Formats: sequence, C-alpha cells, structure tokens
Amino acid sequence: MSDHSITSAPLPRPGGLAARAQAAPAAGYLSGLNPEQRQAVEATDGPVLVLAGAGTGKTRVLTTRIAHLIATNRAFPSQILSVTFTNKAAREMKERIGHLVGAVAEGMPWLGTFHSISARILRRHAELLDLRSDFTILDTDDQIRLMKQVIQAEGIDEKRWPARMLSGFIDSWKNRGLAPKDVAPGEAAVFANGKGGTLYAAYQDRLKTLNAVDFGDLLLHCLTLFREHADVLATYHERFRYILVDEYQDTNTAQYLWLRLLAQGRRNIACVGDDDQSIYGWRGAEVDNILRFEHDFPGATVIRLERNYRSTGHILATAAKLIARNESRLGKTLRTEDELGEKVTITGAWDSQEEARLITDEIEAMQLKGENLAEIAVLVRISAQMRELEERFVQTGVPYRVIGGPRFYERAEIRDAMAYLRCVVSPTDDLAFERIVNVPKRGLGDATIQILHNHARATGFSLLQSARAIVESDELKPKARTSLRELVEAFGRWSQRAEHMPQGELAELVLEESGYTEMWQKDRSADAAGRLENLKELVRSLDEFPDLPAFLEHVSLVMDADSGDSAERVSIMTLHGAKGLEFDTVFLPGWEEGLFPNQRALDESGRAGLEEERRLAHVGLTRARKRLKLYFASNRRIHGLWQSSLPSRFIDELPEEHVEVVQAATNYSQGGYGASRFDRMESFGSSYNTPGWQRAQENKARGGGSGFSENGSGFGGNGFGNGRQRGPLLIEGELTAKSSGTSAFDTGARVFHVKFGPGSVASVDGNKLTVDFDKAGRKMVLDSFVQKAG
DNA sequence: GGCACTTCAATTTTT
DNA sequence: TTGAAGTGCC
Repeated sequence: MSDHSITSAPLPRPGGLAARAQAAPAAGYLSGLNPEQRQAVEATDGPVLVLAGAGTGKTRVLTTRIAHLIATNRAFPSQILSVTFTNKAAREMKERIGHLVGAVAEGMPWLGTFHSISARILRRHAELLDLRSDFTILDTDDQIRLMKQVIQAEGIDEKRWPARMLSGFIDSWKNRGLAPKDVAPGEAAVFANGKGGTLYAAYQDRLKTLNAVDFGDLLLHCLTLFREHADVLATYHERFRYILVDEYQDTNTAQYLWLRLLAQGRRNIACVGDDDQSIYGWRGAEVDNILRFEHDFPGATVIRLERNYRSTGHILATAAKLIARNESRLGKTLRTEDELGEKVTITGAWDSQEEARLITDEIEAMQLKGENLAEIAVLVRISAQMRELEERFVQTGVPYRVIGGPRFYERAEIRDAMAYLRCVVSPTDDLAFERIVNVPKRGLGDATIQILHNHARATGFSLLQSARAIVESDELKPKARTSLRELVEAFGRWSQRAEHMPQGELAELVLEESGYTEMWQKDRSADAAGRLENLKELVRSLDEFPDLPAFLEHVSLVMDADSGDSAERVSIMTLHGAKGLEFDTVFLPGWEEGLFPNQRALDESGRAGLEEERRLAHVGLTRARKRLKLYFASNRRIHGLWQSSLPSRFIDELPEEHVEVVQAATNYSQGGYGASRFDRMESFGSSYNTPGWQRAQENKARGGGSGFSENGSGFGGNGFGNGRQRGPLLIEGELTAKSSGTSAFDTGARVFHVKFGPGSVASVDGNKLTVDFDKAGRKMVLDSFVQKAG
C-alpha cells in the first residue's frame, strides 16, 4: 500500500534543473516543487532533517509532505504527529493542508504545539502521574503567585530571592527535562543559599495538591509518563507512524527528549528547521539539537533548501555574507534567481531621534509613491526602541501598528474573568479564587486571606470551601464576613447555573453579579472602555466552545491575539517577533554596538551570545523582499542617559559590493563605512575583546557568584518574631483538627485562640466550637484556629 | 484601603 | 527616562 505514483500528473520542470527530473509521474500536489523540496517531501521513511533557509518554502514542504503521506496511504491523518512551536504556525499548517487534501485535514488531531499535544496526552493518562484528568494549566502569572507562597512558606525573604527569579530557574530546569531530583545539587543551590532544590520540590508538591501543572510540566510529565510506562509509550509508537517537527532549531532539551522517545518506535521523524534562525537560546532552545541531528538519528537524510524565493540578490547576498561569520552552523548558502534589485542601504544618524525622522521621511515618500504600508516593517532589537519611532509616526501621521506586546489572554481583565470562571468550574482552584476574592474590592484584604489560608492548610480544604465554613463562624469581622458570605453564596449559585446555562450567558451573569463589569464601568481611566470591550469579546468567543472546560483549556494553551484588522499600516515589532514574516520593505534601526549585538547577550553568553545576535541580524535581513534599510545612530538615550555609540560590528561584516552607505553620521567622519575599528577583524577569536567580554571572563574565573556578604543579623527582630511565634502555635491545632474527623475538643476544655485569647469551650458542633472567651465573650470559631490551653 | 511618595532596575517571549 | 513595586501616611 505504499506506492509512489498515484496520479499521472506530469512532472514539473523547474527551470534550470531539468536534468534531475526523471522520476515517476508526480501527483498534482508535487507540481511546482523544486527538486530539493520534492526530495524533502518524498523521503518519507527514516529520519530526515530538512535545513530550510529563510524564504525557501519550508512550510510548503511540511504541508506537502503531510499531504503526500496521506495521499499515498502511508498513514491516516490521525497517525501523523506534527508539532509546531506556536499556535499560529499550527493554524497555518492546518489551513494549508486543508487546501492540499481537502476536508481530510479536519481529522488531524495530532497537529499542534508541543504543549497542546502534551496536554492532550496527559489528560488521557493523568492518573498515572498522580493527577486528575481535569488538571488546570497555570500560566506564568499563576506560577509566580504560587511560587511566592512556596517561598514564604519556607521562611525565605522574598525580596532577596524573588519568586520571579526562582520561577525562571525552575523553568530552565524543566526546559532541560530536569525534575527536582535531577537537578544537580550545586546548581540548585544557587538560589536562596542552597534552598533551590527544596523549593523546586515544594513547588511541585503544591502543584500536585492543586491538581495543576505549569507549561514546563506539560512536557516534563510526558517524559515521565513515557519513561515509566513503556506500555503507554508503545501505544503512541503504534499510533504515530510519521512525526514532523517544525522549527526544529527552537526545540529545547525537554522537547528533544520528548521527540526522541516518540520517534524510537518507527524512526520516521522529519525535522525542518534552520540553524541560522535559532534565536531563542535564551529561553532554553538548543541549537545543538539541530547541529547534532545526524548523530542523534544515525542514517539520517539531510536535505538543504537553499533556493530563496523571497528576496532580491543584493539583500540575499548581504544576509549570506553576514551569517557566514558564524562558526556554529551547518552551513547553507542561500541563492536566488531573482534580479539583484536595490542595494541594501546603511544610514548613519546623529541620534535616535534623527534616525526616527529619517525612517519616517522615507516611509512618507513611499506612501506618496503609492506603496502599500502593510508591506513595510520596522524591526527593532528591543522594545524600548519603539517609543521614539511611535512618537515620530504619531507626529507625522504615519499609520502604524505595534505587533507583539501583551496578548489578549494576558490582560488583567481577561485573567480576572477567567479566574471567576475557573472558580465556578472547579471550586478547588485556589489560585483563581485568590486572584478575584477581592476584585472588585470587597474589603477582603490580606488579613482575611490569611485566615482563609490558615483554615485551608489546617483542614485540607480549598480556599472557597474554607470560606464557606468560616462565614459560619465569628472568625471574621462582621463586615468582611458578610462580604465573604455573599461571594460564597454567589459561587454556589453560579456553579448550579453552570449546569444548564450556555457558558457565554453564564459568564455574563458572573461578571455582572460579581460587580466585575461595574468595576470597570466606574473606572475613569483611559483604557477602561477597551477592557470592557475585551470582556465582551471574551464572552462572545466563549460560545464557540462546547463547554466551559474546553474553553479554559483553549485559553490557557491556544488563544492568541488576532489583530484581525487589515488596514494599511506600517508594522513595528521586535526582530524576534518578525521571525516567519516577510515584507517588501524592511527598516532596521539601531545597529550599534551594545544595542545590537546586545551587550547583555555578549556578557551573559559570550561567543554563543554573539552568534545568536548575528542570527538575529540574519533573521532581520532576510525578512525583506525588495528593500532593506539599516540605520545606526551615534547617540542614543539609554535608561535616560545619552550615550554615544559605535556602528555595529555587524555593519562591518556586510559585503561592500551589495550595500550602499547613504549618508554618514555627522560625527562619524573618521572615514565612514569601511574604516571602523571592526575592519581588521580577521576571525572572531582574535577580535573578541570588548570590555563586557573581559568582564564576563573575569567573573567566570572568579567562580561566578559576586559574593553576597550575608550575615543574617538583627533585621526586623521584633515584628518578625511575633509572626514566627504564631506559626507553630497554629500548626499544633491544625494537626489535631486534621487527624480526627470531628473536633478534638470537649465541652469545657480550655482553649487558646490567636485573636480572641483564652477561653472555655461551651459547645461543639462538628468542627465548629462555641467558646466563651475570657476577654472577647462568646464566639463561634473553627477548631482549626484554636489550640488546647492548660 | 487608597493615595502620594521613594526606590530600583532596565533584552529578546512562547506555551 | 520610564515603569513597577514597595513604603508610609491618612
């Protein structure tokens, strides 16, 4: 059932390479592919690495390959695993496969991001990992809030050791596929004087308790599942006849291991990527994965796509020359049969304002000539560069849009609304509850939350459940108690409604009754209207899903901002954000030492950092189809201070015959282009001696740490001490309460309550005690808040 | 709990 | 310079 020729469409004859074309008649979908592309499509079996340079038809190869697998009956759509990094890429692939093979693509259940596919697998086998199949997926925000709690619980000063930082460490461990037990002790110790490992483990424990996973866990738990349950892995080997991976150069170690485990079965894995476009090393991507492919998958076929269909000659030559400077690369040379086109221009400006002015002027001129603004992009190294450009655009009335920035589901109002819905769906979602318990303001501040937490910890209930118990007691002041009771009752009501009501309607009801909508309606700030609009949009999109849980999954894994407006505007974005896009005209401002290559990348990652910056430059250059314009400014304001800067070494690395210096900076008169201090650079090693590099080397030699002189002496001696004392007292009571189903207190017993002081138990009703306090009088309290007193 | 004030740091970003 | 996040005061 595996036959190559299924139709008799004539073989396409790509110009100039006819000699190769003598294979069997090709299927229609193969027409128009060049020989390398076609080879990449037809090399179906065994490991394949497709090195697809920028603009060489990478997505086309991927989608055609899938169509080919299906059309030749090698696999059903449901037997093909195709992984991408972003949802956008997954969506585009689905769409394009749809064009190729028709409705069959609907049945490609295993086309998605690493994370969404992992989530899918995990939900099926959750019980094997000590999770329930309805586990929640936490995003970064939840993650950090949870981490804060863990850090506090360990009695560590959160200011000295920020949760964000630990979160970063844990993320990078997870990126490398390391569970708490796998982290090298020395490495785990860098955080909080040796507590890093403990905290990581504690964090994982908390997640388990909450029946939650973070993004990294999706991959990590899958690895555990595959490794510890050979039978489960075998079913996936059976299922996935073919594996395809997009943007392989961006995979991190965990993803690599994930792929390797799955590919072990049939060994039909095709990875498509471009080592020259690996720009995410800083978030765990390992260029090494792609560089090592042939070693990892022996007998691999490697196919290079070097024929570029995007850029004109000068542009392509410029990009090729620059990237050739990198040492860690597999090596490709992009070619084009297109005309040379316009030379790449380099313009020096006195300062960043002049730079913005020059760019704006050019854009205006192009606009007058009738160019489509949607085909123009300004790509910057760091977001901070955007401001001056935007200011100038606003001044001159050039329409623009900023691409990137906070995503729809990251916005506070969306996250708040979702937290409400999460609480309705699962009353044990403490993080969600905590997020909205006092939003809008209900007078339920830290003190109240603390009480809820104490009870929750003591009883093992969730916060919402604890709240339900606590409002029946006198633990809270009347005001807070009433307020909390209302909230608890509202959640009870909403949960009931959830069973019958369409989720969109329910969401509207929840947002209305909780006062959340009102909160923004009353808000006088400028963006309130936008936020209400976003909420409406959220409610609208809710109805596109079968149920609320499906929606929540979608939002945590899949949703991204779809700026669907197609008006003609110039795009401004970071170089990272531009990967995968192309424009007729590309402006690249800020090519200065320190900014680009970025000093920090150099300091932190040395040579590897420089090479990644160079790849980033290469990505920028290859975004342009027809016109490419680089800029540098001699003066730029950095953190508010004016600093003078030198043109980027990357400028000196461009081929003179393909670039044109339009205008030297006023103060850049020592010879202009071709005479800078970088001219002498023969090879990387000899010239790499910037101050930052030297500093980095010195630090490394000293052994890294810059010696925190910590001598935990008298700081906060008294206020802190009180809090300390309270901890153990409570735990005593907690244990008692936990161990027995009913209260451990008898009528008449003497007890001590943190807030009300000593008293005698008057009566007992389950976990509720009526106590006559010596000073505070008769109160109803929960047993978890008192301890026995002598 | 909300405000005005100080302090501190400061790439790139997806899931 | 800006912005977030924390502090202190009412």
